[in-house]
Amino acid sequence: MRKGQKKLSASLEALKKAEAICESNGLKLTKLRKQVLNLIWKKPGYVKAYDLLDELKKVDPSAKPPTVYRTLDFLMENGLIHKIQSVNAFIGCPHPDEHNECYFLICDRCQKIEECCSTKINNVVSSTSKNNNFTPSKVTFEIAGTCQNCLN
Amino acid sequence: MRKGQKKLSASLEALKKAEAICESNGLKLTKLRKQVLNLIWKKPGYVKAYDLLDELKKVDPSAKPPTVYRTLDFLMENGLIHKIQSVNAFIGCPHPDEHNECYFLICDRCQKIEECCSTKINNVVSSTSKNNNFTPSKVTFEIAGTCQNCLN
DNA sequence: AACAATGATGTTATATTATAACATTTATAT
DNA sequence: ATATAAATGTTATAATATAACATCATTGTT
Repeated sequence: MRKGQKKLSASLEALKKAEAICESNGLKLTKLRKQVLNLIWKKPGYVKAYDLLDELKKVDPSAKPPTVYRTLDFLMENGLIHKIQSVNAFIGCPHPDEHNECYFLICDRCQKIEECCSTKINNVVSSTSKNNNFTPSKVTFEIAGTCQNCLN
Repeated sequence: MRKGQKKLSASLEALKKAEAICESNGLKLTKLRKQVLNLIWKKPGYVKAYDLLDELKKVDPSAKPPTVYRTLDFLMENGLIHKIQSVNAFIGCPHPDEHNECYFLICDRCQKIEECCSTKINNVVSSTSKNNNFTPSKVTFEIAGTCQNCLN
C-alpha cells in the first residue's frame, strides 16, 4: 500500500460514519461541516484551528474564526473529532460510533496521534472517583512523546 | 479547624519544600518566584495566569505577561506547580519532592483540584507505550467533574 | 576592585487561541 | 406562506502565550 492510501480510505470511512451518525440522530452534516471534517482527516497529524481556517479560506474566502470554531464544536459534540488539550489541536475520531473512554499517544515530532481505548482507564477513573466522592464528567488523557517512526 | 487554616499551612509547607528543593538543586527561589508561588497557594482552586498577573500588579505595578509566564515556567520546570491543560490554569504541587505520575480531579464548580497518584497510570502508560512502540515523555491525565462538596 | 559570564527581570510588541453579540440566510414543520 | 429554529455570516474583542531585545543582579575569575 502506498503512502497516503491508508489515510485516504480512513478519511472516506470517517465521512461515511459521520453521515450515518448524523442521519440516525437527526443532525445535519452540512457542506461546511463536511469540508471541515475532510480537512481534518486530510492532514496526517493533528490540526490547529487557525490552520484549518487558512485551508477553509482557500475555498471560502469569507471564512472567519467563528466559522471554524462553531463547526469544530458541532463535530466535537457529536463525537466526530477530538480536541487534544495539551496541544490545542484537533483530530478525527476513527470510531465515532463507539463511545469509549479513549486516550492519545501524541508524537511531538510528526504530530501524528494514535487513539487508544482501554477499559483500564475507565477502571482508574471510576475507582478514583469513588474514592474521592467525585462525579466525573470529562476525561482528558494524553501521552506526549515520540513515535516509533520518528525515533529511527 | 477553621476554614482557611488547612490551606494556610499547606501553603507554608509548600514554600518550605520549594526552598529546600531550590537550595539542594542550586536554584534561586527569588522574591518574585516566592510571590507567585504564594499567590498560587493562596487561592483555594486553580489559578489563571492573567489573574495571577492582576494580583502581582497590586504589589508590583510593572508586572507584565512575561513576568508571570516566565515565573510559571520556572515553577513548572522544577515541579513546584502543575499546569492543568483542560482549563489553562495552574495549581501548586503538594509533593514536589516526590516525582510521581499524577492525575487530577477538577471540580467544574468550585475550581478545586485533587491531585492523585497511582501506579495504575504508570502501568497503563508504559504498557500502552510498549504496545505502540511509543516513547512517552509527558503525561496529561485530568478528570473534570463535580466534587462531593459541590454536589450537596 | 574590575571584569566577564550568566541568570533574572524589565519592556515592547505581537502571536495564538477562542468567544460574545448581533445580522442574515436556510431548512423544516405546520 | 409563514413562523420557527438552526445554521451561517460578520464585527469586534477577549483570553492565552511568546519573541525579541534591554537592563540589572549575582557569581566567579583575574
